[in-house]
Amino acid sequence: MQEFQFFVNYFKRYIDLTQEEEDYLCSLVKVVKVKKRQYIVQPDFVCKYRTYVVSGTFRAYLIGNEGQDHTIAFAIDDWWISDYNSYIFQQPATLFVESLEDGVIIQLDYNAEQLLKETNPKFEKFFRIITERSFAFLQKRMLSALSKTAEERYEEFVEKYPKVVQRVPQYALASYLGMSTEFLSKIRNKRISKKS
Amino acid sequence: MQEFQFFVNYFKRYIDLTQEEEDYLCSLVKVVKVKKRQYIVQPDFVCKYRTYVVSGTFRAYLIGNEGQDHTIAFAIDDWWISDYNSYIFQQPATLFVESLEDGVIIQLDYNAEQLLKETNPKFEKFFRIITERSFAFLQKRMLSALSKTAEERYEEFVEKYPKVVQRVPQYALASYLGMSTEFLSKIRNKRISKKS
DNA sequence: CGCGACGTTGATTTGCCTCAACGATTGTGG
DNA sequence: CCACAATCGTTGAGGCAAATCAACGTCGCG
Repeated sequence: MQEFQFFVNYFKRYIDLTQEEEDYLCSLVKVVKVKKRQYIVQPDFVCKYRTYVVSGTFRAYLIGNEGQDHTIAFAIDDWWISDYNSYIFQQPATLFVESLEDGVIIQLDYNAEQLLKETNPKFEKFFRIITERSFAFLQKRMLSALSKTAEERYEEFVEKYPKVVQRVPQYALASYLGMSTEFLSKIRNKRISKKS
Repeated sequence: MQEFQFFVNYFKRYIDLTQEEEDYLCSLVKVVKVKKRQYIVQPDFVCKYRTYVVSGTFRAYLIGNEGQDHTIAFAIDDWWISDYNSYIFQQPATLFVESLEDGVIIQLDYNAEQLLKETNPKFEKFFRIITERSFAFLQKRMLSALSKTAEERYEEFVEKYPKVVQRVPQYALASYLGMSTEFLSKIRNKRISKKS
């Protein structure tokens, strides 16, 4: 059960937990193995879990009217991922969340999360903090989308998340950055030849 | 002090408050009058307040490298606004938050907010909920930016926020929607002639 | 009244997309 | 273990949505 170590440590970055609290938390979640190309969230079904990635690579995306997909989030080891619009409001999902390689996740049930928050303010605090941080992150991304060119957005992403770049397919990254796969390919080539 | 009524009612949408808690909350905030073109947040200064808009119109924006401004948020009556990246982490701001007309706001000091959350889990819950909702909102906006054309984004905004459209200048709306003022002007004209 | 801020309109340009064809790599069944 | 298909990435030609540039109308305000 060493998967729980990573999971619990994530909580401990923002709140203190007693041994009992740790145990209680772990008793409420479940460890799940997922294979490549498996979906952990699908449109029209309510997203029941907030999921923590122990190992693996995931991608949340939407399929647009013309059939193109738009990636809203990635997650690798030690990140969280879900369709939050579906999870928070317990409404049918609009996103797919897909596994891009074999992995292990820990899933926290919606009702269990409510229970945690109601019975112990520490958890209320924890979720407040991680939501704040997600919000701040997304706001920065929104500003990038508004103010930068495709090439600048790519450079920024490579700088910030080199590990993610290596682990996700090119088309997924392109759709995250808001450009076509062809254009991303051209940007990468230009960069390679630029590098002395 | 009827400004406090709106303010307190906002909290009561998500949490219950006793009379004492209401009074305590109100004792920690201050009511401020602002004039048109006044800045309540400026780059390089740490954003000390989370601000609730009693009445007025506000806009949070960034100035890009080439001098164009990019609007990240609007706020009118009964909304909140701040540079959250600055407020949450208590780091120097990167945004301007500007008043677009005379108005009245209620400001909650960062330290007061921490105090509220530490002493009463209800407030922890309140800020968790409003942050979740902001996050969900921003995620939808991000998906719009990724998947829709300029015209579709405008249509969507008019539908969702007709009041905001009437109260903010055109250039601000254009920069919020990620297009030039000239292009927004052309879209509007097309719409007017389309309407039977 | 006159100036500056805001919005409009048309001409031109461009960043990025679409389409199409072609390598490279991976995975799968015989 | 190989053959073949499917998936993924590359490259070039052409096109379009939206930006930029420039000039002008209009309104509110000092």
